[in-house]
Amino acid sequence: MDPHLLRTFVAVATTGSFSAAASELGYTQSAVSQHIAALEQTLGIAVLNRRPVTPTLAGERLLEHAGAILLRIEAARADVLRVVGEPPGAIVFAATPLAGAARVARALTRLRQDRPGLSVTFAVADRDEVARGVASGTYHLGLIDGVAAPSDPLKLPDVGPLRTSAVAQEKLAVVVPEEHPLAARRRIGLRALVDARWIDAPVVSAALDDLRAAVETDSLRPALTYTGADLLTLLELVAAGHGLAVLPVSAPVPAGVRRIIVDTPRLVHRTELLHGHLAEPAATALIGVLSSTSERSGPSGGSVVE
Amino acid sequence: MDPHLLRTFVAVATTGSFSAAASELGYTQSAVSQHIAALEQTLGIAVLNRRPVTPTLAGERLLEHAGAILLRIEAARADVLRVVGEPPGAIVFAATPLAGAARVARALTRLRQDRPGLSVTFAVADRDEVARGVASGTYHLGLIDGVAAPSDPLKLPDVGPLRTSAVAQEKLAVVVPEEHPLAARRRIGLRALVDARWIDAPVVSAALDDLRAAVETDSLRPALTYTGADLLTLLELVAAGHGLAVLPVSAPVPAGVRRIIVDTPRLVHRTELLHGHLAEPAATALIGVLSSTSERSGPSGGSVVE
DNA sequence: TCAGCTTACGCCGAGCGTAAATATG
DNA sequence: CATATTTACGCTCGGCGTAAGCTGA
Repeated sequence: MDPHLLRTFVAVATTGSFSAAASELGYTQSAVSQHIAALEQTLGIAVLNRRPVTPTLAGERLLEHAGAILLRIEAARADVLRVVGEPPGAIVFAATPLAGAARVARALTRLRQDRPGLSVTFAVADRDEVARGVASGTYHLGLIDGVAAPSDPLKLPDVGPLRTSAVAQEKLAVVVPEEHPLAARRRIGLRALVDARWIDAPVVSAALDDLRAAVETDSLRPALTYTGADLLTLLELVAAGHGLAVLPVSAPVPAGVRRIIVDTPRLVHRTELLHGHLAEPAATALIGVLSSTSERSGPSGGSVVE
Repeated sequence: MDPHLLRTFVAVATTGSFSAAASELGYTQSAVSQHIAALEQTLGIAVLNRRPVTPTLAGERLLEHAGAILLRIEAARADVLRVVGEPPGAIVFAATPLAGAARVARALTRLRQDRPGLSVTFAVADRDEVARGVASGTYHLGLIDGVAAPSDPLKLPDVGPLRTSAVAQEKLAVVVPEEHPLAARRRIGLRALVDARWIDAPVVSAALDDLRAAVETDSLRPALTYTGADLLTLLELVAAGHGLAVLPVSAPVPAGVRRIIVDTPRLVHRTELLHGHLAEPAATALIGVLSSTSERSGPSGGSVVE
């Protein structure tokens, strides 16, 4: 279970070819073959079928672990190296689409005033990607969003210990096309909508899975799934009547769709800041700026915006 | 970041000595020294202070990761080997003290009827220990308990993917000495007790941390902490007036203490069964027996006992 | 037949132990 | 000065590449 062997195994399993994995990793085909042979020998069980190259049952189980293990090792290295704390001239930043580009923009403005020379890179990615990136040191800071019970932390993928701090909590809103029969309503409970047509857009809206867990129902079946990262596209799909979606109330809503506040209790949109154990000075400053963007309320911080 | 080096590092850091770690691992002192040197060289930072041997700041960070990584690797191996599925003549079983020895006893009786030759080992451990043991294959099955919101899964240590299934949910009770002013009450809210004297016994009662999270208060300060695994000792401490504790209502209560049902909503005692991805036939049978011990109710299974 | 994985074999370096050197309290 | 870690050094074995062998579509 040498990490090198695991890395090779992952490469072979994902490419479906020993030779492709070899060139990807900078090995010869022979070395890759030996790696897999060694892995199978120590485990005492075959992990790959040959011709065509596919994972065996055992290999599928191993594949599920291997990525996590390699990531965990990367995260450990990044975490240890953070204590050296070289002050970066640049800061790399990632956020999920709904985590509030507006909030980030405001924070960066404040940060620029304090540290004029600082170069900032800003990336958008989905929640897992942000968490993985922050853990492994690719990003210095991450901003993620999701649906949870008030003051409950968001569920993160198993990526090792990360510091999180709540940045904001706000109510949820259902977005509906303006000709929708309910469009005139100001508030509604989610349970009243379990049989509506839904768009599942886990990247740019509340994932239906999260809503389902909160409503404790097995329905909320998606009529359409949108995996893209563009909020405007989702809103156009809603306007065109393809289904409803749930967003934080602060999300911008263009013409053609209406926003109905969700008054299901114990269900809020939450934004959290993710960072490593010891953040660099610039990051620390940014944490301060982001956190102070909204007033604190309650023991776990963050404000509730309606 | 070779796992061998990590293992050596953990041994040195925990024993506080190169030579002790060497004999523990079956290496020479020299090899251990070389391991640590290699680790520090690849990381580019010292992880141990010498004379006395203590982890540096970076070493403390590494230590936090190293155990988890090694455990994760063990868990992966165990998980892969489970697909071979040799039918064990013996089954090894672990449970937390409050997870219901009575329930286990009943299940084992049923199991014995089906499989007379089966040898069963039963161990008691705390929650983390059970989770770690099941993940790494030491135990085939684990039964854990804890406090959570109804139908919320228990929080597990980061130990890799484990299958869990709810076995039971029941209400909580505060146990108080019989001369306590509130002893005659049948029900009480936790908030009314935030300023009481508490005993924090995370192994054999609801951990105060869990209660605090649910009550959303920073108080509930422990007057006494009991880390032992013996429920009777805890109850004697309660009877002697050292403080209150929260238990599931089904816990046996001897003379000298009274039980007051906690009617704080959204707070239940939950018992879950833990097992690996593919359980062996015997384990599968036991899962069935344990799960059918109580009727199912609600989408996530398990019954609510008052 | 041939593309692609496996096996044979030789070389180099990693890693261990023995033993001498060194540092600390 | 005693105890404990580091360094020197030689040996063995693991792991990689080259090249030949094998096998299924």
